[in-house]
Order: sequence, then C-alpha cells, then structure tokens
Amino acid sequence: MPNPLVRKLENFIRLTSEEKQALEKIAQPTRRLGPREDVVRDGDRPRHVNVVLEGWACRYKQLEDGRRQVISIFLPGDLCDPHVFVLRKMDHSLGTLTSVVLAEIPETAIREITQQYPRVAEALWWEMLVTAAIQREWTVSLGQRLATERLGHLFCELFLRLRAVGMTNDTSCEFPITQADLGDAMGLSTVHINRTLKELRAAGLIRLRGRQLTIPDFSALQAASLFDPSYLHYERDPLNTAED
Amino acid sequence: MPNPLVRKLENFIRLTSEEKQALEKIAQPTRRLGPREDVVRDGDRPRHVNVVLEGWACRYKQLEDGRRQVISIFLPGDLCDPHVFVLRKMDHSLGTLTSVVLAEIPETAIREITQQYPRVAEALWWEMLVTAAIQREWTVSLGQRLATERLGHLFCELFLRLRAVGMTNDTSCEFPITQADLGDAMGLSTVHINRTLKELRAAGLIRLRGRQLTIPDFSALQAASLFDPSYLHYERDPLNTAED
DNA sequence: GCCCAAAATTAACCTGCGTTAGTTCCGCTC
DNA sequence: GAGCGGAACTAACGCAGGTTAATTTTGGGC
Repeated sequence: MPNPLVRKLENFIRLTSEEKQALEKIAQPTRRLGPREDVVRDGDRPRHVNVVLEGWACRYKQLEDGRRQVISIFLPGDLCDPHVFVLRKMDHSLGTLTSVVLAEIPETAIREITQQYPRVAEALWWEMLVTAAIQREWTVSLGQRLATERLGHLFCELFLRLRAVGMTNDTSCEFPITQADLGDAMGLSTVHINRTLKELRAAGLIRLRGRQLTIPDFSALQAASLFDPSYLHYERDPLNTAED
Repeated sequence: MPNPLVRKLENFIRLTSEEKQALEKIAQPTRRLGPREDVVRDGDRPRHVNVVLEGWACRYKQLEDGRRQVISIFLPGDLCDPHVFVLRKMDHSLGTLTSVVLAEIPETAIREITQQYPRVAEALWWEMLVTAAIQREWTVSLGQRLATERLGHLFCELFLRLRAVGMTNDTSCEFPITQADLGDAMGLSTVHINRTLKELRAAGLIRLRGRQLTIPDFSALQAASLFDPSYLHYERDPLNTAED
C-alpha cells in the first residue's frame, strides 16, 4: 500500500525514488480520529499541514445560526494548505467525515523538502492549483447546476480523484459519507439529497448501496452532469491509465 | 495615485521602498480593454500573471448550454494566480466587467522578485491564501445564504476590499457592475437580483444609484448578512484604519 | 439474534427563486 | 433634444427545492 500523497503527486510528475522516500518520510501517520471529529477549529492558529492518509475529511464553516457548509472534501492523499502558516488564524474548521488517519507535517519539514527537491515543490504547486480549481468548480456547481447535475458532478469528481490514488476498482469505489453531509456539501437539504439520489438511481446513472458507489456508465453520468474533467489537470487521463 | 498592488500587499506587510519600487516596476500598465471583453479564454495556455490596475474584472466559467457562473471578482490591486504557469491550460476564462487596465507580468519577473525579496514572496503567499479564503466564502454564500444575505455579504466584502486599496470614501464606493453580472456571480436570476436590491434598499441597508454604492450603517448590513470579515485576513482592521 | 441509535426513506405541504414578457429609465450620440 | 440601446425595474405565474414529521432500514455492540 503505497503512500497516497506520493501516489497523488505522481499523477502530475513522475518522482525519483529519492524524492518519493523524502515525501513518505514526512507523511507518516501521527494522528487517528473517529468519524465526526474536528481536526482543527475555526480561529485556531495552524500548527501543521495535515495530510489525509486514510478516510475522508472536509473543510467546513458554520454560520452563527447553525447552518453548515462543507467547503471541500479531502480524500486520501489530499493535503490542506501547504503554506497555511502565513495566516495567523484558521478561518474555517477541518473535520473528519469517517475515521481518519492523518500525517501532521511541521512547517519546517515542508520548507526543507521543497528547498531540497524542486520537483517536489513543483508537484506541491500543482496540488495547490488543482485544489483551487476544484474549489472554483464547486462554486460553479452551487451557482448553476440543478440538484441532479450537482450530485452527478460530485460523483464524477470524487470517482476520478479516488482513481488517481488507486482507490477504485473498475466502475466502483467506497463512498462512506452520509446523506446529511452530502447535503451540507451541495447546499441541499437531506430530504432533497435523498430524492435526487433516487432519481439518479432510477435513471440508471449510479448504484449506491451501503458505502459502495458504482457508476456503470461514466460517460452517461458525465453528460448528464455537464462534467468536464479538465479542471482536475491530470496529465494522463486517469480513466484510461493502467494501474501500476 | 499609488500602485494598487503595492497598496493591497501593504495591508499585510509594510514593505521597504526598495521592495515597493521593484513591485511597481513589474506592475506597469501593458494592456487596456473595454467592458465585457475576454482577457484570457478557457483552454488557452497562460502567458502572464495579470494584475488589475484599474477597473473591475472577473473569472468566469461557461457551461456547454450557456449558463455562466462568475467565479470571482477582481478589483484594482488583485492578481490572478501568481503560479498559474504550472498548469498547461486555463480551466476558466478571465473577462472584464468594466473598462480595465492590466499589468501583464511574465513568469520570469515573478520568479526573480520573489527570489530577491523574500518579504514580497511572503506577501504574495498571503495574497494567494486570502484569494482562496474568498473563494471558500463564496462557496458558503452560494450554498447557505439566502438572496438578501448573499448580496449583502458581497457588498460587505467588496467594500472592505476596495477600502484596502483606498477606493472608498467614508461609506461609499464606486459600484460599476450590472445586475445581470451580479446575478451570474451570486447564482441568482437578474429579476431576483433586482427584487433583492429593492428589499435591501427598503430596509435602509444600502443605497445604490447609478454606479455608486453607499452602506450607511456597515454593522447593520454585516449583521443582516452574517458577514464575518476575518476570512479577509487584514492585519489591521481596514474599517478603523486611517488613510495614509 | 436482540437492541439501539444513526441513517435512509417517504409524504404533504410550503416558499424562495426562476421564467416570461413586458415597461420604464438612463446615458449616449448626433 | 430626439432617438436609440442597454440597463433597470415590474407583474404573474410556475417549479425546484425546503420543511416538518413520520416510518423504515441499517449496522454495530453485546
């Protein structure tokens, strides 16, 4: 089971084994959390860069009156803001969706590895820019897409991101998040998430039982959701790339 | 009339005059556009970092069927993705909202100035992280806030961002964008933007005539919109900072 | 195999916002 | 100052999605 951060970055640049070893060394498990726990809280001073090694996590923001928006979803291999230290305070929280294993990387370790290995620095740049692109695409989804398109688009995105770290097989992947959390992420009520899932299932676009998602015909879901994967900036189309 | 990029960055770090001069030198006007023109188009290879010197611009994305989402709004002093070159292709377009004057900064100039002046590099880091924070806050708005809150929140944000580059006086600022563009940015129809503005006016929260916005009682609008300025990460609260 | 809490599902009703189709206003040009 | 085009504004109606309040299913823990 290779390190998911290394695996993810290799979608952009193939790294030397020295570079990979350096990355693996700083991205070791240091913290385990259960589902629905906070990793860092809004207002905290950031102390490390968190990398998800196992499980799903998220950024979220809670309004004074309790409304909650999940701002982004973190999958294995994802890392939160490699340069977050520049800001004094978190302006949002990080929380787990499932049980999670994290690597907490200190500021110095990031600085050292990027100074020593320019290709790792470039790969981290790519990671940041793609994270920003995903955030923009969520803006588009929330602003323009209807509920079916919005959910379908999310399924397409998460499937490709999971495939990029080797966490899919054929047309299926784990999908361990609740409909309530899906609602908070998509700006929809739990009830409407449920209705919309029913509709996507009825249209044969997805199967979703327990914690398993199947997309029997990716291009059909893609067309129905107006999903264009170019914002993910994978050099090699992950749908057509053989596993290592 | 000082360079708005310098002015903006000084909200984070006070720069030496040498650093300021270096920034001003690379942020000189090189391109003028009319309203509603494209600066860079989706799919293009990025050639420079664009800095807005005058006027308002935006990122936007157009779906196949014509729906358009304005993803972010650029004000004077804003700069688009200092490291965009890492990606081969634009995944969205940049366009003007009003007449605009741009500085087009080549990749090499960015690299040189950040290598020579670490404090400028840190200021650009701050800029990038705040831009990301603004994008996250738009996600929250689109996902959770009602139309009145959403528009009120945008007014608060833009007012503070304009104030940070000295483009407000007392409680007013220029507000040169059409209701149609506001709709594309807020994920609302033009008709509903109009209704919502009427409501905000009736509540005495804003005045908006021609291209002039007045916020007579900022904290009232702030409260009505659930606006918390901490995501803008100004070191000194721009509402209480005297003009230089 | 039973218990329990969390998650999924459904129905009935309601509302915020979209759509369509105008009319009015404003700023510009000649 | 007449005329024009784009922007602002309005009204009537329709629909996507929210809300409330149940009921059913699921998956651990013992």
